[in-house]
Amino acid sequence: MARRLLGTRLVRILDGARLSGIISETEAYMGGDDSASHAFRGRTPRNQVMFGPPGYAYVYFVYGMHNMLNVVTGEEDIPWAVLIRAIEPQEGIDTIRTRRNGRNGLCNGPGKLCQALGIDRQLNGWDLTRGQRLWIEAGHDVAEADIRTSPRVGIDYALPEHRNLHWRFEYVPEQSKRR
DNA sequence: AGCACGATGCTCT
DNA sequence: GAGCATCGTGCTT
Repeated sequence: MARRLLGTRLVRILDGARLSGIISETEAYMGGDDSASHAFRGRTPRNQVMFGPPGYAYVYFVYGMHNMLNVVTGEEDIPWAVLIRAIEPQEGIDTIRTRRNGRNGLCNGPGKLCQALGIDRQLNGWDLTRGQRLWIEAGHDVAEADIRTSPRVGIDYALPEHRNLHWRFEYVPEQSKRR
């Protein structure tokens, strides 16, 4: 699912305006089998949405200032999720620029895109399949050759066997042609 | 271009 | 009380 979400369009309605971008970077988190996952040690108040059905948003707050958006992908009781790490802004770019307040990069980081689109914990548990407020829709096809994989970011606390899994996926168009 | 660090608040032990 | 699925600034190369 982390691969398949690349190229799809993340849409947010904020103050009646449509903001969107093409998902360009994701990470997979595999629940109880993955010590990098918030769900590794079982259900807690924070991570309970991940244990619910797929298609819902798991939004949490870290570092005292950043919200992170995940898509729950596992069936009920299987707490798999995909972290949305970056989007390529498409619609509402002026609003996004204003919301980012001139800082570096518009949506090239999980905290940045949440700030840009006004995504916070109020959307934790939001149904992403209903086409309201926040959802994901078809975008464009992504060739396998244009996907780069690498280790996940910021999970030094995970067990060694999970730390170096290439579960980060980036859509890098034209990568195949550059070499 | 690449570190180091502080900000800042919540979550879980 | 420790540490966090980060970002921006400010400094060094």
